[in-house]
Amino acid sequence: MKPSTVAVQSADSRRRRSAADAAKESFIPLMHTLVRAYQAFDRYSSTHVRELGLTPPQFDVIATLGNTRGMPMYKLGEETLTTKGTLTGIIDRLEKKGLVHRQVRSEDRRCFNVVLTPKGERLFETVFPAHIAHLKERFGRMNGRERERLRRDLERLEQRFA
Amino acid sequence: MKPSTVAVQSADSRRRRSAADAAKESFIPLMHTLVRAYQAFDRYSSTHVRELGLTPPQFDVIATLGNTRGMPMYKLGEETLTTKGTLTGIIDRLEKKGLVHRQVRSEDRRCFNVVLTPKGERLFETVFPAHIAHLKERFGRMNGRERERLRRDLERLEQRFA
DNA sequence: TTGACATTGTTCGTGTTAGTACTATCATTG
DNA sequence: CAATGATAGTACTAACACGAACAATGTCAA
Repeated sequence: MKPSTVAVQSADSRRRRSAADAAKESFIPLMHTLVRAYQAFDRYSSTHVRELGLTPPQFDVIATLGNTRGMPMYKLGEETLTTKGTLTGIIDRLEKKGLVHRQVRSEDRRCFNVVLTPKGERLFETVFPAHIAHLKERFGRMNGRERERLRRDLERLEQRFA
Repeated sequence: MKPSTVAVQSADSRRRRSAADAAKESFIPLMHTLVRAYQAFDRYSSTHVRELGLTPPQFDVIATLGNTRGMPMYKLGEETLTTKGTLTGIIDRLEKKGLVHRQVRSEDRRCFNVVLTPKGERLFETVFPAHIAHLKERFGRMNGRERERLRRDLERLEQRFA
């Protein structure tokens, strides 16, 4: 589940080699740090999820379906940012584990609702709070002002690429 | 190359539903924004890389090898943050495309240097600057102070998870 | 009503990922 | 020198990612 660095590291090292560039004036160190911060977070999070017996995409689906009456594939894909082709396989595997169920609806025979089975519900109720608590361990008592400033800055950064 | 959201979105929406929580006091909006910002950047970057005819990990390797005399697999793995098992396949495909070459060394017969072929060099020289320019389009004229502040904040965030 | 068009989900091909087990080689130490 | 352990790379598996092609179904206009 490693996210691609897309040569951020490499770009950075090339940059360092080029005496013509003042690194601080470049956007590359920022890119580099963004990637690193995300990777560190992602690794911390997904390691824990796997210890709970789910892959990260599977956890995403379980967490998204928790406390809902289910939803069709296309909506699940939007929520978890997963393409439909990929989602088919994820749901297949979750269904094989007995955690979700494809519930046919007669209104629109093109689609169906994906819902948690009772077993899936029980898993959600243990695994979801556990994971939030695990994340809170590291985020806990982060300075509120810094947190909000970082959030705003990241939001602006996102908008540059949206 | 989609990074996992690890239920950040879902966690956020659950949070919104819970009237007991003041969202601003939670770390979840920050997580959410970190993931979104990274994803937006990643999507922007990797779409362009694919248009250039390479997958993101392949671009990483080409960019890392550019302007070097080559390096062994283990070092290439460190630079691109790719595990060795994964790297074997990436190098296999790049070798099949005639872009890199496994250069045997006699000093240590356990390893060899991965080097760019002339064709790989030529590709590097067109593709790398093009990609940097593409990224610069969005990062360009970002306020220097904001950029450095964001970088520092992200660096601290990374250290929480390292 | 019917024909053009859009939507939903699956299938398929290629590529990436982590993890584990395995081989070959080097390095160290008794 | 030989046993032991470390290191470099490959082989294999299961899961995921994306895009394109596809079938089934729904929608809407002529």
